[in-house]
Amino acid sequence: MLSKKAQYALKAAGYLAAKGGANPVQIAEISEKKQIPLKFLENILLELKKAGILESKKGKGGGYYISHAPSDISLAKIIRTVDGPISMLPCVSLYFYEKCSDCDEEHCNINRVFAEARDATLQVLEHRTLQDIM
Amino acid sequence: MLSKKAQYALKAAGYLAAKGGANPVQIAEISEKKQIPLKFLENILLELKKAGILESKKGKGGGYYISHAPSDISLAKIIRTVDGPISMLPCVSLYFYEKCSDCDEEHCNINRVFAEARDATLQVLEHRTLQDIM
DNA sequence: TTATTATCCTACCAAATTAGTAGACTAAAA
DNA sequence: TTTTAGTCTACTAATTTGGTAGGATAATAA
Repeated sequence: MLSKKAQYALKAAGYLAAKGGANPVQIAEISEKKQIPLKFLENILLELKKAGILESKKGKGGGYYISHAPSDISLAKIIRTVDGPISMLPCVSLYFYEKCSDCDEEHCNINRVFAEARDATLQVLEHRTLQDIM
Repeated sequence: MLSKKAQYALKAAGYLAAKGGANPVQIAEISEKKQIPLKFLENILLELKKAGILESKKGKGGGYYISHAPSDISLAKIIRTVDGPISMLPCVSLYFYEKCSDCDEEHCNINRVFAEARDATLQVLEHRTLQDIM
């Protein structure tokens, strides 16, 4: 399951996408409209910014806005940024790979099946973008 | 990500499947061969039994064995038994559905995308069985 | 230049979950 | 009736999750 953090991230990013390009929206507005705890949302948006998904402007008239066209920001990227791996096993993760302790990956069938599952999931999440959830 | 518990469950069930039908295998043997902490494995196998995936025999010559043909036990069922939902959001879960607080499911696009992701994942995990990981 | 606005950043905290352990109990064989 | 092997309840330590607090910093406007 996605963490609350990831769910909030998707909602917030979707909201910003709907608001259009370089049009700064304040954290407070997103928090209120999307019912996300303000201080928690601060952390989340900052993370999304550091990942290059959002940009921000400080001071009066400032806020957050998306850095690319909505159709260029995949849901997979947002999820990875806040939750880490999408795969169900570390040893089949593309971005967060970790070797499993005692299995030979060449011959491990569990491995193989979960690589299939990963591909199936990513087929959706890499191609669905903010465009699809605005 | 799958919990350690789910990973252990898959390994143990795969081992039992490889051992064939009504052929009781002791917890200790599985624990040793698959490198799973004994007492933890006890709990896991008991859960799998209660879910109808395994059967057991007590006393000398006892142990655990799979209750159906390996090809009749899907990986999805094992995962759900020990980890709960496979979906990424409660509101698209088939077996552990929970309404989301403030989203209208008829019109929620996030919802719709994650139902797609769920279907893609399940397409693999419902059709892949112990047969595939023995 | 100084007040105001709004993001940035570090650190903390409580509750829940995860990963496992302990130990007594029960049923089946030998 | 002893041994064997699963059953069951309860506990615990470590980690993760879901937040909060409060000051620092940067941009704008009076």
